Amino acid sequence: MSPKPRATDVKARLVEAAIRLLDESGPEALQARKLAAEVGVSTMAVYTHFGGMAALVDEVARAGFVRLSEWLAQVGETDDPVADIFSLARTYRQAVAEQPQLFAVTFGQSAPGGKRATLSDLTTEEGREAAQEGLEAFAPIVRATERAIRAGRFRPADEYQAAAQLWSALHGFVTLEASGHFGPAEQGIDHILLPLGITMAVGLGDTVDRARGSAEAAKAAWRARTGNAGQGGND
Amino acid sequence: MSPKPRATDVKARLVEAAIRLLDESGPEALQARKLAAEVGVSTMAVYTHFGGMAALVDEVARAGFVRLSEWLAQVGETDDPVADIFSLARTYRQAVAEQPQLFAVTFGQSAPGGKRATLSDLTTEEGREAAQEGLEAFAPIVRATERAIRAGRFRPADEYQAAAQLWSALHGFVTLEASGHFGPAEQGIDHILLPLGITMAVGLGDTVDRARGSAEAAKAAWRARTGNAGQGGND
DNA sequence: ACGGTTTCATAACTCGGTTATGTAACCAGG
DNA sequence: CCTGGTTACATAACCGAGTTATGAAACCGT
Repeated sequence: MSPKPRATDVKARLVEAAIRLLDESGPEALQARKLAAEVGVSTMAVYTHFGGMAALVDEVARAGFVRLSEWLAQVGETDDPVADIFSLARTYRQAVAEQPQLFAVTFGQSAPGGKRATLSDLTTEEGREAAQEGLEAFAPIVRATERAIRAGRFRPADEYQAAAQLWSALHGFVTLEASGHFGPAEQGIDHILLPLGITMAVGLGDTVDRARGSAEAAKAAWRARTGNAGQGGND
Repeated sequence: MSPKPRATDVKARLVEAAIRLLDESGPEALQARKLAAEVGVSTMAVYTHFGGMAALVDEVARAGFVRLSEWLAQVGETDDPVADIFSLARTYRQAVAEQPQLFAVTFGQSAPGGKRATLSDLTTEEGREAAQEGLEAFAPIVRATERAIRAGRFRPADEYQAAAQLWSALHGFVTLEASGHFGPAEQGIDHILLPLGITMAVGLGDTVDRARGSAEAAKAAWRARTGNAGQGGND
């Protein structure tokens, strides 16, 4: 059970190969034979290390959560918590935009052959673990929300509940956008995501003007971070 | 092209069997041999009528969308458009809760590849006309939003954009709840969905008190419709 | 060094989507 | 009514992908 950090860690390399092939070639590339060939082993490695493809895909999904956590953790905290929330939203969306296949697996939308259960599969241990790591990715949103409440930008409220609302709105936008419902990237951000963020901020207690200001501040910070003007391109 | 309403309409019966088996036994029941056996034909019927399992699954996904439209269309319009939005939200959630497997397929299959018209065109003037047909499920939300704007409950705004925000928030909540992130049904509704609705309404221009009142009105109407007190049970 | 365990290769097995082929039913037109 | 073509299937085979059976080599504690 103790995963030894060997130089030739086949287990980790299988997951890495899965994520890479997933982004390169789509979900149909998530095959035991392909992954084994990629790593240079036989398909048996999949079964000694994971017990089957399902568990390997679960591991990929978990890796997606971890990666999302890392993205969000990179968003620093400024003295404007509402702007930080906008930055987290942009980052959340950007992560999904850069690795749509990975997060499709993570969010359970798509699976190779459509064979794995996605919704209402909470009775499995893997599902619960994934949910737990979802909470970890969720933490930065909770902290920013708490700071917004403390700063008087949001009305006094349970920070988890308020953050869950923000997370729902953000996740919904990202999911629908990834499904192609909101058109080109820049359009979806400007027409839906930013107004949605302002709506949420105002609804949670902020003023329209201050919310707009924070949205602008986050946009400027984003431009500075990404380095280009338009930041519309996904890659 | 003309689908004859034959007594032995194998095509329709295959889709029906797929939806039924999907809800009963999960996604793994979506197999050509199982469906054929269920209907009492050979697997060839799948290929003469659909061309393959993928197209049949597409048909199932489309059926889910239609079913969602029917659910939402059943929500009547009252003189309180914001309460109607709350009712639509409860209904949307209820539909997914009752057939999670079906909607997992529906939401997973709405691919950008399919040129089915979606929200993408709604934020541009020219695309709206053409997109109207493909958005039947979304239409009631847009109409309620428009009425809320007209009634002065929401600030003047593009009703499609505002509705897209509401849809994002709602869809995000439903998706995350179905993934098990929000605990038991009643808890998720009271702790997240209702506050989220109030947040959105207030953010779009409503007052806190009136939004709360509309939420209560929708809750009362829901109790009356479903007939039981708690309405927490999913079935 | 040695017995047990782990890791993996080879190859066979199974299941499920798909295709090849044939046939019976239906449907023109003569 | 007969006939040729098309459609809707059944039967059975094919094939790819997950899985398993088996065995060997490497690793490991004693």
